[in-house]
Amino acid sequence: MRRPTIMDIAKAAGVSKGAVSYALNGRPGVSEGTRKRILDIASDLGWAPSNPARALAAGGRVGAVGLVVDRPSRSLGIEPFFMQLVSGIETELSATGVDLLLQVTEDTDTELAVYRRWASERRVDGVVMVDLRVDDPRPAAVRGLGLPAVLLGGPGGAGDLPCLYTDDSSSVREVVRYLAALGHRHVVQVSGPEEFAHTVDRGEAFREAADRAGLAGAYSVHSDYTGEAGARTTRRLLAAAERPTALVYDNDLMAVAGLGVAAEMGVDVPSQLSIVAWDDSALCRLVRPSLTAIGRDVVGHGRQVARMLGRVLEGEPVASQESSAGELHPRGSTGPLVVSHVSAVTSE
Amino acid sequence: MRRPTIMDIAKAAGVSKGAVSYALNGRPGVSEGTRKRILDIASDLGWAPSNPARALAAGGRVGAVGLVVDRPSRSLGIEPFFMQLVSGIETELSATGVDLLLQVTEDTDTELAVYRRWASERRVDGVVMVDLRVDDPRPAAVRGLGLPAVLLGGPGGAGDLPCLYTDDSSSVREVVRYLAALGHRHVVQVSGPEEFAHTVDRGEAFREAADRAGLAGAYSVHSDYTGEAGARTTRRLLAAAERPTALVYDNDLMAVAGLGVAAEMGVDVPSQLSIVAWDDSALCRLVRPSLTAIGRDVVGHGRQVARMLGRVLEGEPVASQESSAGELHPRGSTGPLVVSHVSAVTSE
DNA sequence: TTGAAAGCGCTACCAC
DNA sequence: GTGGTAGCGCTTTCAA
Repeated sequence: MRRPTIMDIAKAAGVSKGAVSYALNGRPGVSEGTRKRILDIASDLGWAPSNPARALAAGGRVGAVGLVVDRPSRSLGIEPFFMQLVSGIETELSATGVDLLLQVTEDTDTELAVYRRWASERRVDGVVMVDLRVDDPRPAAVRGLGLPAVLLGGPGGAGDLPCLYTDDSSSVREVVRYLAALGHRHVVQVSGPEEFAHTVDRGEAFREAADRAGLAGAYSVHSDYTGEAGARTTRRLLAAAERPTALVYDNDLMAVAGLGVAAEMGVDVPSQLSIVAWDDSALCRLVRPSLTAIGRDVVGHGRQVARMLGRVLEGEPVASQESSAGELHPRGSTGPLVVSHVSAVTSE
Repeated sequence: MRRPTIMDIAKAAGVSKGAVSYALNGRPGVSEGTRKRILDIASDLGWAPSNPARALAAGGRVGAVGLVVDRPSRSLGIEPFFMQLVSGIETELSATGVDLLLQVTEDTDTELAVYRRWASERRVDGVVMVDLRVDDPRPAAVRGLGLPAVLLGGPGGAGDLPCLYTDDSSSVREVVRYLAALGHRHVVQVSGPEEFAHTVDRGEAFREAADRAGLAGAYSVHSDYTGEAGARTTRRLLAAAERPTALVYDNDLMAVAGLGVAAEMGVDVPSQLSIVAWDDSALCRLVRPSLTAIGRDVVGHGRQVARMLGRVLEGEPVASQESSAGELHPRGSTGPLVVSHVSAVTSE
């Protein structure tokens, strides 16, 4: 039992292939009567368009977009960000019957190779890119490949790619002011790898905000988003002579790790140490104390970026858009600084 | 500048399209000399096969497989399992230039609709299925669609699908014996939704093992894998008159939530309560105390299941395979039961 | 409004 | 070995 083709429908309806194609695609060229008849027959036959055939025919789309995730696989599994993003992107795509190709890579070169393959083999109509880096070669590369793309991030360094970006600096300022108001002077930012553009942005915003708030003991250290590195970094910071009283992490994973290290070292949170996480996820609400975090609507961002890509594929001019800044959700991990450093009474 | 086609190569080489096709696909029909010449020209021209064309031509593959993930989106984002699985599947697929289509759905009906669409529109060559349920309609559905598939789970209830399955009962027994040896009598299993086949399996294995170990106060309660539900369930259990002394969770997310609830209720882990998580992920090592967990090689499972699907697509007969059982990683969340229920000295 | 026919890029079959 | 050629299922142009 072969899959029915438009030819089968044409025969059954006693019309030509062309007429069927017009009817099925809702475009002018057939009368309403014939259209309805054709549609009925198509549904009777259980017809569905062959995607390869559609893609092959003059200028057809392949009906798929790609997303490459380039992060160390250790942190990937646990990083809530991506699945949420994927979920959002798909919500939007599924409405138009477009599929999502997901690829996980180890480094930027491999990522570029994937784009090259997708473009040359005509696997996707366009891609969504994330995690813009300093001197990122990808905007130029996809441009060179003629591969339509939108970027979640930027807009600096994105070339002429349409971006969906957030102004993190206002969130950073909010956090710094909040911590300063709680009495913290010695605030340290545990940021992501310095090659990420948003890390650089947040770092600058942090220094600026700290200066403005008069926090002399504020500085940033780089880590790599994984729990292990977050733990290591935290251990070093808490073992220093001048122990920070507040830590701001660039993602929730490192923050959770930091919380664990604080517990392990007998540093009470929040009385001796306040912790702020960047990405807010269920994780932040699960641990104790729950983590104060800056939340973004990742699913919403996924939806919006998918919508932008959709418009790019339609050939419409798409301008970069700024999305709302992350919101601070104060929870149990932040509190007023307790001046005297009484060592915690551990329960033994 | 058009993409080069085999016709361009044929002209440049002064041969026919057919010859080029043979040469490019490494099959007999051309002499070694011409083959080499054709290959060189193809690479000079930067030729790459058009996937839609390949798929459309007689019996061609579309070179993509699908994975549908059907879980509440709240837990999804944070559930390390899937990204690891995806990562493993892709490692294997990328070697053969096959892409992965990922779709997140809300319920089984939507999942079935996705398979139907993928099959009828020829979007994928086959699918990987996970999370087998009791009376799962999917094996029969994909069979009816003629959609090649392999299942991670089963083999009971999988019909004639090739499965990659684990015998969880031995792991369950190991955990129960371990907890019993630590002096625990009142052990409760916080399992996933009862519609999942592996939940049923583990539940039975748990009861059996508990009986054999003489644990009178052992029983199971159902939860739904999300952190929220895990927390709620734990709260209820710890508030009961007969408080359990050990909890075994069906995934790491609920276990972390349970750990948080214990802290919140002043129940010390592990002196008053031992906690075991099922899926071992970085998360288990991040929290304090770190979680004793049963770890599986999820990435490895992904690779293997992808390999099995590959063989199915080759038309080879593929038998179900049993993968190694999960291993127990004892960490800080489990310990000997401290008999007297001294309420914890909280650090205040 | 309708029908016929020409590709899209590739594979596979046929004769040569 | 090799070179023509007929599709795969669809879209689209061009006549009728």
